[in-house]
Amino acid sequence: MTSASSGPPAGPPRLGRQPSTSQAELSHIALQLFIEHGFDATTIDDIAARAGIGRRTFFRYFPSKNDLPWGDFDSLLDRMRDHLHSLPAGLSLVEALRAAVIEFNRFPQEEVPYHRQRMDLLLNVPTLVAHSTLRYASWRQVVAEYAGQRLGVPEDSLQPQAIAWTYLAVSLAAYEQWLKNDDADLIALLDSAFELLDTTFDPRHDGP
Amino acid sequence: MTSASSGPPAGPPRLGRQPSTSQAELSHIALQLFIEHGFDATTIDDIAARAGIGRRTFFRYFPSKNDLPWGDFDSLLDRMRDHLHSLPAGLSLVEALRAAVIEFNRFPQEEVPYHRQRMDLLLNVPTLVAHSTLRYASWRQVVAEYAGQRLGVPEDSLQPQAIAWTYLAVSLAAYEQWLKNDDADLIALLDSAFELLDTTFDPRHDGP
DNA sequence: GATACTAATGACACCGAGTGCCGAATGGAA
DNA sequence: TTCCATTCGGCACTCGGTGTCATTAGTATC
Repeated sequence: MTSASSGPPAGPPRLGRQPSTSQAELSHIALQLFIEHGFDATTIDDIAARAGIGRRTFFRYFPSKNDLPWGDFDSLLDRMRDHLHSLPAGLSLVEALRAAVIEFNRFPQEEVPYHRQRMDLLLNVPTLVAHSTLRYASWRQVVAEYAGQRLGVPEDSLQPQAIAWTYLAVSLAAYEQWLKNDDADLIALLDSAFELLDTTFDPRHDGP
Repeated sequence: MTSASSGPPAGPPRLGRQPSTSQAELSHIALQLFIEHGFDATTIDDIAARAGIGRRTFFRYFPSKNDLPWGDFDSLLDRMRDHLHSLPAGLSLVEALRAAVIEFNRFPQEEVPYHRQRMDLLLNVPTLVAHSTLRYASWRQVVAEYAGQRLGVPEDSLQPQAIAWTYLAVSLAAYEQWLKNDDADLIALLDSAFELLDTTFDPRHDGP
């Protein structure tokens, strides 16, 4: 629904009328409006008008207003899935996941401010906070798949699911800190969050 | 909004017109309808009609349709907060949290089927899955408060937040398993989920 | 018992998100 | 030019949620 990395697939030479806009463009326009006037104060009509399309047409590009800030998330997921499976077999499961999750959240310097604004919306606007849960589910699915495979157990059993949930949890905790501090480094925060996971639940470490 | 354990406060003798229903009653009626016809197929009008109140009146008892299955969650949170602070100081932080979370999810035998149906909706109906995130935030807040206190750091700093997120994550993983299996024991599942947390992130344990 | 006050109710109108339907517009292919 | 595929956009509708306000049902006061 949100996937398909752009660029013509070069297969069938394109039939029928051309689309008058794109997911990426709408997402971009909407993000601007959200930042300018707030998420709730921005209506679909506003976005459609700004994009020069009809309201009805908007819903052919995005299934809901809530999906706008996510843009094309599915292709990011594909990248993470690939990355996971390309990791050296020498890594333990937790090492592999840690590496992949950190890699997943690495963005080119110039995209960082953009990414920050998106995440600011996603983690602070209640409607979006709620809706994002559904996207996180796909993310967890990728992690659980890999964990299940590595552990040799069904991906929907307790351990892979718990692991997937936990990595999501830790990532979100790191993101929250990142957003609270203008010049914080996301990667460093993720790293120390994963570190905490080890020390906090290390049975040798018995207090406080 | 959803708090206040029932029973007349016995203070001022009650003034003005009597409420014609209650949160608990509406929640109960709604749950029945949700199970019978599905969440999405049940409209507010259906619920209001069944309860014999006007549509407008419904929204004076619940802020949204999504809040119906939660009933009075805030008073449960109060209980957990109290329970946490009444735990013996000898327990380590992780031990205390583990105990409190498990206690939080212990229900009287006769309420279990009811609780199961509620959780089934909350974890399977997309709208509710999304909305529930907002309730989980309050739950995490309780955990983070306690953790921050125990660790002597601000409750909104990385470690308490990561811990709160993690306990939520593990609990949800256990709940998912519980719902998948008609005769599973929630407490046992929670317990082994927490166990997994220890073993998975135990630095001594280096594979697979 | 009449009156004043308080609080809950419910009707009405309104908004915005999202959907089904269908004819019109726009492109490539034959 | 004709045919066909695909997108567009208008219209009407449903549903969740909110603001407003008169009405109803109680309690307290005189």
